[in-house]
Amino acid sequence: MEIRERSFVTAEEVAKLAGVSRSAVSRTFTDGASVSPGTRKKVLQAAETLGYHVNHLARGLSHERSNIICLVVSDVSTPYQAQMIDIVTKKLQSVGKIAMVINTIGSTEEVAAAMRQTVNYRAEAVIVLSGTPSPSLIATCLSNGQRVILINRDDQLSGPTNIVVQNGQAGREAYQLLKRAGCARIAVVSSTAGTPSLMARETAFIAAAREDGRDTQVMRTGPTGYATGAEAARQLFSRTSAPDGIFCITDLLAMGCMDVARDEFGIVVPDELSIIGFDNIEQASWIAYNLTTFSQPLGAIAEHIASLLVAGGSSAAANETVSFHPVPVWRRSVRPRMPRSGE
Amino acid sequence: MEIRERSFVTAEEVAKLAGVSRSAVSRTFTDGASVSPGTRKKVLQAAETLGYHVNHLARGLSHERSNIICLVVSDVSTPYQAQMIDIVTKKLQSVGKIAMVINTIGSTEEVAAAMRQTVNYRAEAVIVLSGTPSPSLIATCLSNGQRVILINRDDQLSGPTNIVVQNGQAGREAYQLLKRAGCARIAVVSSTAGTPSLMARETAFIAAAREDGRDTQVMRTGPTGYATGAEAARQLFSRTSAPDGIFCITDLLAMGCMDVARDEFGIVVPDELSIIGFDNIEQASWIAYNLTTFSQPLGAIAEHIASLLVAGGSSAAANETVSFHPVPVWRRSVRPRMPRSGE
DNA sequence: GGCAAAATTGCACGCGCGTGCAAGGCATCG
DNA sequence: CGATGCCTTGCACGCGCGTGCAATTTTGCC
Repeated sequence: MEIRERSFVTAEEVAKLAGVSRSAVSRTFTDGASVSPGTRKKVLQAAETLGYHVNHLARGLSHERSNIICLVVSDVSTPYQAQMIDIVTKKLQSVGKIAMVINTIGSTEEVAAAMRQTVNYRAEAVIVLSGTPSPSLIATCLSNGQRVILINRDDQLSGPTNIVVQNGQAGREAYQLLKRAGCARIAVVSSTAGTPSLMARETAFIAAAREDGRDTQVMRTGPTGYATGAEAARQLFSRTSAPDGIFCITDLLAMGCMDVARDEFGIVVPDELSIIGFDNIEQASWIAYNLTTFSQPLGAIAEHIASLLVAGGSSAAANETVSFHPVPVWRRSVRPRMPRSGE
Repeated sequence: MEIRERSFVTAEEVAKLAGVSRSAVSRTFTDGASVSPGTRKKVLQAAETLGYHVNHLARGLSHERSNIICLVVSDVSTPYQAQMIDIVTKKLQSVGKIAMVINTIGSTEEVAAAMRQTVNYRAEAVIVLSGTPSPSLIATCLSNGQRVILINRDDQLSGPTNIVVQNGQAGREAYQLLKRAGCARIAVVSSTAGTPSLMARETAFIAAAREDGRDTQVMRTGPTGYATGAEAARQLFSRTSAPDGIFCITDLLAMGCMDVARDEFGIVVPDELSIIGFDNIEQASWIAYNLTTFSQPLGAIAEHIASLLVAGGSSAAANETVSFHPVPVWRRSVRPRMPRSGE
């Protein structure tokens, strides 16, 4: 296997070696094309010895299908996002697509430039996992005839397919869990991010509490992460009426919250404090946390994405919204049902 | 902004609207080409109203530079890998490249198929963050004239650029840290993964201990993750001589280890057990762990990768190995220097 | 064996773009 | 004013591939 300085093998060279026309080579590597078994074999062998690989750039040039799927992401290092990327990229590969990742960080201009790449490479579809790109940027993709799939966003755009999880339902369920645990002083730890899906969890939780005649303290001290949860706990437990039941709209928030409650205030979980998270990231199952939380059905979501892509861009499916149920994951951060106050 | 069903705007259409030749359009969007300010302006305006975007597929077809960089990754959901992906993708974007991610999971065949994509899309370079693809697959990329950058691997291949961190040095340093903390019964928690960089940490640590006249217990009960660390701790602390100083070759291992030691054996860190990790993942700074560890200079590594890529494929730089120093990060999981045994 | 139908093959074109080359326009200088 | 040089522009070609169309070969059938 000699190392040649100059680039790649072309179909022409393979054809010459195999003693056939270049069309034959092309057809050999095209599904559903008509080649006799004989030439096919000759071509494959020549390709093997030469180290030929079809140039997908050239193929996509005329054939419209680049097979490239753009993943628009932010906070890649976050456990939830990382898991999402992991699952989606695997799934895409298994159906013969390939993922390009666009990391939407930085100024609005940078994000716009990054989003432009999406159409520069004629991506078959754009999957938006990030809240960052503005609706107008997404509209740009749409107006270029690209397929857009929005995950857990809430833009009221016509065109993209929306995939959401029932955040509201989970928020209400979280309240019921805390109520059954006998919690009397309820709080919700949210963030200043203000993503629709995050807001839905928060507001549904608060609404459920209000309907039940209870007030809820709300903390919103920063972005959605461990540090914000920690800060929220510091403020919550410095007050006179510290909560005994907290719903954190994210696992990371819950973990920051728990750590501070335990380490800085000596609070015992779940005896003195029940706490619920959201996302079921891997750390939630760690012994130190053992966090009761809600699991997003990432596998099913990825499956659905794949089915959308292989089905092709039939306009029938466009502009539809599919929603999935987050399922509660029981662990030990919520006190078992307490019949103490004969309520 | 009307939604047109049919695909994308071409340079030809822009040219017609602007009243210039297609070449002028092309030159307008090509750096260093010669266009008069007048035509440039006309072209830009026409492009704007039409929503024109250069087709990078076609551009890369002739120009050899696809601007695509393939990231070969496994265990994407792991904090270390996720952080790496985050930093690298950002850096690539900032120098005008774009990342394709290849998730090397599954059977050898699947991995091979995924790696083939690398050359199918004529990637400018392949960055391997994963231990999975065999050297022969990497050789395939090389023989196709692709640039390959190996991170923390140890394949003895001529051709790729290697980027490594001084794992051995860190391993020795870890031993010194534990020794100074007054640890007497030393253990190292490793994994069955057997990656060169992981092995280097382990063996250097053991060697340093041996040179100092000390024996080391070694645990290798599974892959590199939390569960393996937990299992290792269960075995270590069930024995008659439980360790009082542990070096875990990965932060995740250390966290599993700590949690089990504390929760199942009531051991107090760092009073009764000093523990050191490696990678400095975000969780290491969490209150529950406060883990002393080693930080890989990810920023510098990404910077170096970028510099390699923009410098172009000058053969001078090929087949070189660059190494970075992991720096110790002091936290509270190691007992402060104890002068108790007047050693 | 002869003929029609089916399968295979080669040719040529187009996908969208970058760029060398030559022609034309303009300014600068003698 | 004329000559010389530079800047700009258009033309045409090639990048590697898929594919319709027509020519050719093979197959199937009587």
